[in-house]
Amino acid sequence: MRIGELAQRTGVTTRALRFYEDQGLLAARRSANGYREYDEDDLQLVHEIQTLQTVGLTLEETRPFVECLRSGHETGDSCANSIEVYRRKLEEADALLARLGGIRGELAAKLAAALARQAPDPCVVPESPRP
Amino acid sequence: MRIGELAQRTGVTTRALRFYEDQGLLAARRSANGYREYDEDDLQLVHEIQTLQTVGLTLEETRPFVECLRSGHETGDSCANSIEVYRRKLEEADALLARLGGIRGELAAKLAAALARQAPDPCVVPESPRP
DNA sequence: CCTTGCCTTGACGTTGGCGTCAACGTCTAG
DNA sequence: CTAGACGTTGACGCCAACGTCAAGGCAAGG
Repeated sequence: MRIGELAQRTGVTTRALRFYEDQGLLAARRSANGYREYDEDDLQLVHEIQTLQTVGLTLEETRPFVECLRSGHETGDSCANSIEVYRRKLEEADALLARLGGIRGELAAKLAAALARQAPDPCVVPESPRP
Repeated sequence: MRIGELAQRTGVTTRALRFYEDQGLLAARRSANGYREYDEDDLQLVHEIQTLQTVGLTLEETRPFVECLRSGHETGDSCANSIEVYRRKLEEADALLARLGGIRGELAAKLAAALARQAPDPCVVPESPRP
């Protein structure tokens, strides 16, 4: 199939597909007129890339998975390098979750404090000068 | 004080301070020789920007706080616009936490599945053909 | 006078993942 | 023959928040 069909079947733009090729993730054969020619394996590769992107991997991080698939394995995560990426991303996610949780707490505290100053609690007023 | 001192006292680079000025967040007076001249209010402004950045606000989002301070309020979050930004960021943080939590779960599942395929559970082997 | 250190503006580089032209070749239907 | 749908490469644009030169002005000490 040509690039347009692959794009349609994956939901990835032709621009993205060419970009993947630039990055060495996708290797297209060329037909006589210079058009890129893809097969079902390429379709699977693109699907793999898409799936991994949705779980937060960068394109660069999908490389081990792609290479794993190209080296004949049935799934992209059948290789040690891919597993290692999983581990790293899991750690990253945990770190990010921790940081983000902390930030969320600080934000909530700041909001609460600002609201308290704006409209002080009508029951427990701190110190309002009474003339 | 001049830009170098402000940089030292805040831990922000001079480049960043000039950038803030470009963005209209910081307005420096100029001394006769063209050097930027800052006062203690500017110091507070920069501190406010720093604090807000650490809780995930973009520079653009700190603008209401800066304007609030410049309009005479004691704190940057004494104005409705600032409060509104707090609210938005809190929602963003919650949304991000939810998404990231989901992603983390998917990653963990993928890792577990890959490990299971790599070294299948020695107690509950699925189906290994016995010759 | 010369060096050293601080300051100025201006302009390009960085990171990721493409989007969006531009200018042109190729194939097919009418 | 031509219009239109597809394909090609190349190159710049985008977002955020600066980093990193470059090329030079200003002030003070020795």
